[in-house]
Amino acid sequence: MATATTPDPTDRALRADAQRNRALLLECAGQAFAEHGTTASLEDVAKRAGVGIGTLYRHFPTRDSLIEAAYRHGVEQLCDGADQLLATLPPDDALEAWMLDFVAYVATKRGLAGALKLSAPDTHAELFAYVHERLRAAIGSLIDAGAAAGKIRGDVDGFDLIRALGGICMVSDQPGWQDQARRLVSLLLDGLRYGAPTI
Amino acid sequence: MATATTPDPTDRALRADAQRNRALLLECAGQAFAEHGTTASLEDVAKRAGVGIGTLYRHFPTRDSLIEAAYRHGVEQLCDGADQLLATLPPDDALEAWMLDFVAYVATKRGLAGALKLSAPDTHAELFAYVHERLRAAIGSLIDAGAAAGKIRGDVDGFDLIRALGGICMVSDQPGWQDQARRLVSLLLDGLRYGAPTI
DNA sequence: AACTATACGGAGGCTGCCTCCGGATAGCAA
DNA sequence: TTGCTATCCGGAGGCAGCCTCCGTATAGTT
Repeated sequence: MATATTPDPTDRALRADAQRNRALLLECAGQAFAEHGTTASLEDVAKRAGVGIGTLYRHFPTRDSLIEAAYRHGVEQLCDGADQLLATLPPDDALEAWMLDFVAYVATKRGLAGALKLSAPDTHAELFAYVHERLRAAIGSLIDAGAAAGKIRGDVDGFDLIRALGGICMVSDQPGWQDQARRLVSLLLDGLRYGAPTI
Repeated sequence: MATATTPDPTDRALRADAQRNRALLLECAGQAFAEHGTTASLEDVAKRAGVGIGTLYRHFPTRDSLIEAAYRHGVEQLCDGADQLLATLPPDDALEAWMLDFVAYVATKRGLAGALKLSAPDTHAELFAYVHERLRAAIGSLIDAGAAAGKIRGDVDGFDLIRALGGICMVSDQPGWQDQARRLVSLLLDGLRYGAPTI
């Protein structure tokens, strides 16, 4: 049968150069969107990545597909960072650092998710479910590590914390919000340390 | 002094043709944004209005300024409609009709406010305050009339109702949402009628 | 009827979008 | 290593939409 000799090309691994270019484009798209919003010039994104405009369109046929991929990529970087933090810091400090990373990420990427919802409200349910799950898993592992080490209490739901962080980010259009956010995060942290088993 | 002979031209009345064109542009921009979202072609808006592109740009120097004006204009139409409804219907029916109008408006203009917040989060505080106030006043007059006629209870805060309507509109991306919204509105209405003085 | 401040229209220059196809190259087989 | 080819790249080119600029038209006034 034809399907045996010509397997579905959609799930074939990309050639090495294609993978490289794809990753480069995602990185540069993230920068461009952070600087100019989601209307940033795609030709500029291609130029930053040192790649032809045709290459960009082959990987991401529409602006939305690039925005979505950049958003997903950013969330993945953020969540992958949790493991690295856990490997280099005491668990409660790792949690604090990650929460600050979260706030910083939302501040720069503010609007990516909003732009997607605007352009096609119901097409991205899978994406948002995925993001939700990744965030929950990342903060979950940080909380568990902290609880196992007796540094923070273990009776906290990860996604409640995410929501609290979201609230903290709401202030991110006022001047000096970074300091405010830092204070709020460390306040949250104190709340988590209080009531830890060692006390 | 110079200021006496050349008064600030910003608050001078527009010439009749300019007023006409401005109103036409707002109307057509509303349609275009409803059909194609806030990225609709401005040249198309001008064409619909039977006006040159230069005229559009003279009245609304940026896309944002046109979006903002169209949004404001739509809210004003909606709120002005409250008086007309009160003049032609019993007050409780007028309230119900207005609530349905509100839902319909949000459904078509969904995204106008969102687009403004995205492009410049903190530049539109005055606009949102104004809209808030207009809505509060409109629904307030409907509630008061209903209460005065003994048709509905008088102990309801208008903006609570607005918020409830906003919640009803959240479902507006599912198929068949209009019927659902209608049912929810009439449910709200029954709640308002219940406990009216005549019962 | 004449005058002028005000407003109009749309050509034109420019930027960004997206497609298309000739040329390059990664990966593989011999 | 060499050669082969499926895969991928680049960017020219056609087109749409953005925005400005200035010659022309007209509302309102005297």
